[in-house]
Amino acid sequence: MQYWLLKSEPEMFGIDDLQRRPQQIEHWDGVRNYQARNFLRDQMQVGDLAFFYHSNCSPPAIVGVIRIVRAGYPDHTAWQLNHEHFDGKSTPEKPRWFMVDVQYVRHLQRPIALAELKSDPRLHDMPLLQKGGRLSVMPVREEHWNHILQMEREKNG
DNA sequence: GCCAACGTTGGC
DNA sequence: GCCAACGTTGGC
Repeated sequence: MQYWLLKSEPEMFGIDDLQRRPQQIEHWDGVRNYQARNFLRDQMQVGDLAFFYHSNCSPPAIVGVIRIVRAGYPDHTAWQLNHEHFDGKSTPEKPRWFMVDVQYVRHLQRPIALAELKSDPRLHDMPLLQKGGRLSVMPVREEHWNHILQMEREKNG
């Protein structure tokens, strides 16, 4: 069982959108970075949990918990000609990009903003907070996961 | 293989 | 809107 952090821009697809999907399940498509692809394709397992992170918004924050309900499989949006994530180098015969299916679990009781994560010394070595931590899919160590859930409970508002 | 140009991410 | 920090592309 591993933990993850998945980024999405809430204006494109936020946690509320996931909550409204049928069975609260959606495929996590559009990842077009090889390192992130490798995590999706090779490491994510059904039952893994992930933080849903809202990026490119104000404030950027962890807003909820989601669960992996289908392991990596080819991202078919890559070969849909008019799709915004189209990539001609990926084909059904030789898929280049992969995705997983995720299911809504819950919102955090309060969003935990990037600034708060940065201010906590116990989280300093999270990949999210490193220079150049732009990956949209990254692993979260168990102690970081637990500590963030602890932060959720400690303050209110 | 090198590296300059270019495109993207994403915080601020 | 700005721009730092990437990653990718393609000429050589």
